[in-house]
Amino acid sequence: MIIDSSDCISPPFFVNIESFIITLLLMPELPEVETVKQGLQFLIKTSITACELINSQLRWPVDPLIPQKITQQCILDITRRAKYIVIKLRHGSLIIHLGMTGVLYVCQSHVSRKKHDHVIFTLSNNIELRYHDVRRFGSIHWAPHPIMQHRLLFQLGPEPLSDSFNPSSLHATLSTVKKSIKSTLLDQKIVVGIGNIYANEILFAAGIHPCRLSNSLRIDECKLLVKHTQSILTKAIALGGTTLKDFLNPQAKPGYFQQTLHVYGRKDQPCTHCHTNLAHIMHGQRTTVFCPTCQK
DNA sequence: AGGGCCTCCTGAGAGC
DNA sequence: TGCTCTCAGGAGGCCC
Repeated sequence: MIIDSSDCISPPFFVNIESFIITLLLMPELPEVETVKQGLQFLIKTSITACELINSQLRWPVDPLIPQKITQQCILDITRRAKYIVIKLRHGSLIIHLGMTGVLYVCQSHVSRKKHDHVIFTLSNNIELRYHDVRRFGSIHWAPHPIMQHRLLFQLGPEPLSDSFNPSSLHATLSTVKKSIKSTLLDQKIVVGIGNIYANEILFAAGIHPCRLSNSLRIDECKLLVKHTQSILTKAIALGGTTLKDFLNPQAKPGYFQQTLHVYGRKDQPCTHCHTNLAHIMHGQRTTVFCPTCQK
């Protein structure tokens, strides 16, 4: 099903909703959430005139009072913290996590609703912001100011692209952690925004074996981790995230990830560097792919 | 206290 | 062709 682009508001979103949904079967990580946030900036200063909960059974039940709380409020700002999109209103904020398959898309009100559209925010100018999520791993919360005190945001670690994420602080943090570095990179209390795909790629780029205990990493290895974390995420953001780039190209041309993934999704295939077959193991029910030769 | 496993969910793809 | 099973993963919560 193709939504006529004349129905849709502002690129880069919403040209072909079918493609958007399919490509977002890759989970949104920090670059994708950042790209969504940037794409929604044009909604700032618009008002929410209504909110409909079609299916409030997301990862957590959506507060049934949210429609009442947000209606007639103006969107003051749209920001990101970790993988959360924060829509700031006058008397509080909406905190939205896209989970694995969550999508925020904007269209005109008359556009027919899709299966798995769970929450509809009607805005002024006859447009709607819709939360669409096939697997319903995402969540939507209401938080009064100051929102950083909210339980979901309170314990989060540093943003990976900020100055607070640096080799010395990372080394100090890791020295207290006994679990594997792969699990640690996924721990949002250590550093935010990294999911399974980027964790695999970062460890490969840094030449660090995913099973290494976090507290065994030397300062020079922490420097490599910080360097490659920042370069990979920065590159992904510059390219518009993984899946949104794909979305702009419904002709199924490979997007950022298909072009640049070195290990994720390539188990048993040759290493792009040394040609050794890539190995894979499970870490907490998540697939970890690595090169047994390049990663020590 | 810290680490690791379980759980929620749906659709794609493989196997029969 | 159609049914069944497996797999994918974010992150809170529970168990050891």
